[in-house]
Amino acid sequence: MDSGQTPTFTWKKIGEKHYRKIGGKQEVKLWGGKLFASGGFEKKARELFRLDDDLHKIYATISQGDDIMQSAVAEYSGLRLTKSDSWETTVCFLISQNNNISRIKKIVSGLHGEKGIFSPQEIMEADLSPLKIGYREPYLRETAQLIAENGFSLEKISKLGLDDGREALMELPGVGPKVADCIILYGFGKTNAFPTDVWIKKAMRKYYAIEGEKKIQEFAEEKWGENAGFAQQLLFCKARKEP
DNA sequence: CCCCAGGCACAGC
DNA sequence: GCTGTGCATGGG
Repeated sequence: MDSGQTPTFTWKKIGEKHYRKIGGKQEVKLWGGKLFASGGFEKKARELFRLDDDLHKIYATISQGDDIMQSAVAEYSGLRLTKSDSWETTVCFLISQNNNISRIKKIVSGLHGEKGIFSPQEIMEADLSPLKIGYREPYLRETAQLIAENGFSLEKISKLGLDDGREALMELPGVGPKVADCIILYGFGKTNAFPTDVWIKKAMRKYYAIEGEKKIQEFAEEKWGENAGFAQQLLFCKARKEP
């Protein structure tokens, strides 16, 4: 829940318990490593936390002959990918650029109403100035408008492959390669995406002696393929914890 | 005062 | 195509 994926920004944490609403009043809770979904939301919860992933198999595959990945798997056992709503994820990672996680949390929290995160229509109409979103505010507003007025369809992205989906998402203002990859991975569940941010760049340089966004992408695709997103999440946590 | 944070748009080669 | 720069805001 604190791994920097969408739920880090869209779930409330009180003490050791994590909460969120799904479909208005209903709540899903998570604590002590257990997930409780109220009636009718079990399926949604399974989807959110990707409970059908065979983590042992995936981790065994990506850590084969790789000491770095082996240590990361051992250190972060239980770390899994999540699959959140694509609009929610788009908002989170539009805000995330050139920003730090605690401030992203504050801003995204302010973008929530009674029913959850503001819809594109609500973003268009809201006074966002108190949230101090900075230069990203016009990105968010223009993206919301494109989607609300049907100039852009997030649904269509789910039918595209990684490269086409990436290219399509980058038509949105404020969405570049990194943000697009986060949306594709955490919002559409395409696990071959490998979002490359400052932490991943550090990790790739330190552990694999690879530099440059293009080379990093090629390396990840070749080495981890469909499981690149899992490897990315492990490396992100590792790099952020021990810089 | 400085640098940095889950980068991007834009200009200038 | 690649490289440099400005950008709102807050924290260290």
